[in-house]
Amino acid sequence: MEMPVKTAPLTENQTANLADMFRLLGDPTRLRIVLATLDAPLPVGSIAAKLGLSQSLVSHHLRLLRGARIVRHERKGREIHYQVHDHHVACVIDDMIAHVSEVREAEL
Amino acid sequence: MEMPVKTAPLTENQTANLADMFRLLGDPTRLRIVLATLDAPLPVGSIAAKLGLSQSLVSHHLRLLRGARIVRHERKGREIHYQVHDHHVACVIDDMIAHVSEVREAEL
DNA sequence: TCTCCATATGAATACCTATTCATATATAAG
DNA sequence: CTTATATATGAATAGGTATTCATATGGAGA
Repeated sequence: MEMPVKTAPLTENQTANLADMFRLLGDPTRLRIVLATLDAPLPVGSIAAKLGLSQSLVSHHLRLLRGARIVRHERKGREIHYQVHDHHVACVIDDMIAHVSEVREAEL
Repeated sequence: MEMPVKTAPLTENQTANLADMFRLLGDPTRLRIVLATLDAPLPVGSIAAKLGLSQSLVSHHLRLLRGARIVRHERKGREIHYQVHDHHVACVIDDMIAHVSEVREAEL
């Protein structure tokens, strides 16, 4: 069981950036898109098809996720493949899943 | 360097709960409130004063945070002290801070 | 070049929510 | 019981944003 690190006080900008990250993961549709890119790089169209979303909507969300470096993209011929940017993002999501699970257990 | 865990597919409800958690931390004001309760339990008034927010606003946000078990409260005489609910929440925040820092470094 | 395909983008809108203001509740003290 | 203090709550509103629709961009192939 890891210990929470004593956090140094954050600047206003750092706090805003932090909130932005959480906010971007806080939309159900956007979160589903991120989760879909956890396992393997996927082209936009496949993400849309897999999740039952319009191509336009997925593209809009991917733009925001790209801007925050939550996902990154790579061209493969005509397609553009997206995947989670790095392991930090995956870790944050895993931790939150663990937290939600724990809360659920505590409710029983 | 820890490895991202292979995530089992989440149900619709689990995804929604996950998104809710992130969404709640995604508001700058609410995040500041959570950060303020990381170190020690604080009464509502002190949080408001420390952050320069109205008592009403802080109370509204604390209600949402309480409902999601992101914070918990304890009565101390007239005051009600709030603190981060558990170490999972602290860990999620720490990870996200690490991610943001890393992205920042990569931009230099 | 022209066409096809995958993705991106702009504008419009409908919904959501953060904030404020006023007021209610609850607890401690006298 | 009355007053004072700390917190909670309800209603109203202004600002933000997720989604859709239509269209643009840009690379690949003939």
